[in-house]
Order: sequence, then C-alpha cells, then structure tokens
Amino acid sequence: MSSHPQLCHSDCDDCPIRHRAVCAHCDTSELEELEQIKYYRSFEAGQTVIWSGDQMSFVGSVVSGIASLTQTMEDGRTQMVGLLLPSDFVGRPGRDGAPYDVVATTDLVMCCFRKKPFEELMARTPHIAHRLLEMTLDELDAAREWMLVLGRKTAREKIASLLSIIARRDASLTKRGMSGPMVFDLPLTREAMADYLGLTLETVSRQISALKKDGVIHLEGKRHVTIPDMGRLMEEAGDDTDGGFLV
Amino acid sequence: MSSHPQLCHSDCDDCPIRHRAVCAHCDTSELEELEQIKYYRSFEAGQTVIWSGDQMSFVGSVVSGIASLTQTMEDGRTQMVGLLLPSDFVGRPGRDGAPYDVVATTDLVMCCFRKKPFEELMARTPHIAHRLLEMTLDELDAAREWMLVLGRKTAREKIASLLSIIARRDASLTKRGMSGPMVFDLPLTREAMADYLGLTLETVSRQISALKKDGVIHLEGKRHVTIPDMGRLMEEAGDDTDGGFLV
DNA sequence: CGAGCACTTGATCGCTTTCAATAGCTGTGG
DNA sequence: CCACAGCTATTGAAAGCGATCAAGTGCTCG
Repeated sequence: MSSHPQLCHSDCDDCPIRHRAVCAHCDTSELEELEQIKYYRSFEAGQTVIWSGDQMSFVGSVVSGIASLTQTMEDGRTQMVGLLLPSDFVGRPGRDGAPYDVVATTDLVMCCFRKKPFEELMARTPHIAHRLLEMTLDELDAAREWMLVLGRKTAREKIASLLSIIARRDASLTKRGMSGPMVFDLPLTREAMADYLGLTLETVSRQISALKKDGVIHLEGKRHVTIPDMGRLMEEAGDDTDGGFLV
Repeated sequence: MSSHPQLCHSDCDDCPIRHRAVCAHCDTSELEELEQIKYYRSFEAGQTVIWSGDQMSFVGSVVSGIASLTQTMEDGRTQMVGLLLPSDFVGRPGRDGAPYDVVATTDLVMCCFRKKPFEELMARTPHIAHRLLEMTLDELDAAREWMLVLGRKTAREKIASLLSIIARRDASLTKRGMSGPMVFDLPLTREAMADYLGLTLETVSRQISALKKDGVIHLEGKRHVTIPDMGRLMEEAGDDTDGGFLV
C-alpha cells in the first residue's frame, strides 16, 4: 500500500532523528565514518524485524514508524517489553543473540549499521559509547516505570497510563505543547495494547469505552483520540499530576 | 546485632566483587585512581540508602548484602523494580536526581565513589564506561524479563520465578552447582516478595504453602528453603526448562 | 454481496484481593 | 519464669476485578 521510501535518506544532515539517536553527539568526521557502514531498511506493519534467539548481524535506529519488543511463553502468552519510537536504538553491542522478538507495529524505516564495524567504531568513539549509555539508562528507567504499571495499577489506570505516554511522546514529536486538548492517533491495535499492559483485548476495549463514557477521552473512529484535559487523564493514571511533564 | 565491618576493606585486590563490579575491567593504575575516591558505607537492614527525588552525591557498588529499588504511588501502593546484589551498581552517572528509593533489605555494605570525580574518571577511562554499559544492558534485560513475570504470570508462577532466580544467584555466588538439591535462605520478607511480584503478602504466603504441599519446595522455619528438583521448579515458573542456566 | 478483520458488548467463572482471626517467634519487664 | 507487646507469617471466608467464552457490529477489500 504505502510507497516504500526504501533508500531515500542518505545524508545524515537531513536526518529527522539526527539530534536524538545514537549518533546525536557525533561530529562531522564521526558521521562520515558512520555513513560508510549504514544502510536503510523498510518493513511493513506486522513484519518481524528480528526473531528472538537469532544472531543479530546489525544494530540500528528507528527512523520512522514504531516497533515493539515482545517476549512469548511456550503456551503463547505474550508480553510487550518495549516500544521503539523514532530515534530509539535496536541491538546490543557486544551481545550476539537477540533476546526478544522485534516486530514492526506500523510501517517502519530503520537506519542500520553492520554490527561488527559499528562495535569497532564505538570502541574508539566515546561520543557514540557515551550516547548509547545515556539511551540505555533512559530505557531502563522506562522499563522500571512500566513495572509499576504492570504490577500495581488497575486496568483503568493501565489504559490511562498508556494513553498519557503516547500523548506525551506525540506532543514531543510534533512540538505541539501540552496545554489545551491533545489529539493523536493510536499507533497500536487493541491487542497490541493488551500485550503491552498485561491485559486481554476485551478488557482494553471495555476500559477505553468506560474512559470515553466518563468524558476522560473522546474517540472518532477506533483510533483517533482527543484528550480534553491532560491533568484529568493523569489523575486517572494514578500518576502525580505535578512533575513528569518534561519526559 | 551484627558487627559493623565499617572500614575493613581497603584493598581492591582483596575485594570480593573485584571481577564483577563496575571496576572489573580496570587495570592496576585505574584501580589506584578509583581507590583515591572510594569509601565504604554500611547500612542496617531496613535503612533507606537513597530517597527518591534526592540529589545523589555518590554512586557505588553493593559489596555485601541486598538492596532494593522501589517505587511508591501516592496512595501507598509500592512496586519493587530492582533487586541489587553484590557487585551491582547504584547510581546514574550524568543524572542528578535519584528516580527510586534504594532500601537496604539486609545489612548492607557499599563501596561508594563521590559522584563528580567518578564521572570525570569515567570520561577518560573507557574500561569503566564500557563495563557500565555492559552492566546497564544486563539490568535492562533483567527488567524486561521481570515485565513478563509481572504482566503475564499467575501468582504461583510468580513465586516459582522468584525462587528460581534467588536459587540461581545463590548458586553462582556460593559456587555450588545447579545439580542436586539447592538450599538457601530467603533474603526477603513475604511483604518484600509481594512488592517485587505485584501481589499481596497473603497471596505470597498461600502460594508458598501450596508449593510446599506439592513437594516443589521444602521449608525449615519461614526462610530456609530446599529445592529438591530445580527442573520441576522451572516448569512451575513457566520457563523453558532448557537454556537460561547460565544466567 | 460476503469474507475477513478489528473492535465492542454481554454473561459467567475463577483467581487474587480484602478483611479478619490466629499462630509463632523474639525481646522486654515485672 | 511468665505475661505481653510487636512483628512476621499463616489460614479462612467473602468480595471484586479481570479473564474467558460467546455473540454481534462495523469497516474494508475482493
């Protein structure tokens, strides 16, 4: 359906994630080295990017679209353990096997680096190693934040938490502020939301309906969401209404 | 009760966590620099090491004992988001505020470094920065592993998962192997286990009783556990019985 | 128009929580 | 030595929340 932007980016200077990705701190000469080992790959929504347990031959950054990290038990229960948005890094320098499935949740474009050359480059480029540590610490914070959601929040609070995270990320990407009503499209199916929240898709659907009935959110169609009062949503999420606005 | 080993370690060469902590890859001269900014601190079980939101003036490694990272909601619900064992690192170079409470779960000894000097040393010591990245990636894996436990496992599976993790860590510390029955003491109260697992302490108690009745574990007193068949426990945890043995 | 998919809604079931009582252990003080 | 407080842990009964099973709706695409 979508036209594939297969190889349309080539210059790092024009890159939409230039200032946030693993290359954020790189200077011109470092970028040149990166350009020599990079290549773009596109995936369609639903495609698996990396299978858990596979050898990983590349690492890379999400340029556009959304990918998810998921774990699956033998009996089929699945838990999403990460949501990868533009500028997020995929891969584990120094590790061989992939610990999770990486799946394209929407159409996805990635900026990939061959793993070996990237590792060598990283070893002699503190700007990259440092940025990667920063990003990994952020991911760890996000994962721990999510442990509170999974372990202690009610279904309604879980949904509100997810909506508030998506709303904030969307605001930070589109540079609309957080004042006034927030409007965005849900990038996840009800099932993907359920996998992220540790719920069933039926419960997700019911709680979204309930939040809608109570006026916390408005829906047009199934995916287009308006949040009239962000403070209200964050109360529903059980979060401190103050602070956290700069995430 | 316990005699405080306040300042008894001073030489890194004799340090029990020398080969696993953030200093693992350091050479002799790097260790000397670290020695100049390090100091030991002891905490009694129950003491808070760092309060969420506080400025952190130091970073450091757990030398002995166990600490936990916890998050608390306004209404008092708490979720443990990390268990810090000997050699684990506390602190976030480059960040000021502490995102979580750090509490000594048992009597605890930490090897601390003043934050500023440590950051400066890290900036010019790739061995340290590299090891810290490795350790952070491991923590991220552990956190994601735990998200599956919190989101998708039953109470019984959660208890079995926790017991198997503690058993494996204990085995790796004491260097007893994983063959034959495993014996260890639970370092956590029922309430701390509940906070880790996203359960109530009553449910923890009930499920431990059930595992005992079914012969999956044996108990002497409240804390001393024997696991006659590790494979059986891992089946109860819902984990793949193969693999994962090298964690 | 009908198949397929994402989603919604209803009815019921069952696991975990909640509320409550009890047991066991340790330390204190009469 | 025993009584008692304070704490951790166990166990029971009842309630509630989310899961499960089951229709049914609305949309897109062939």
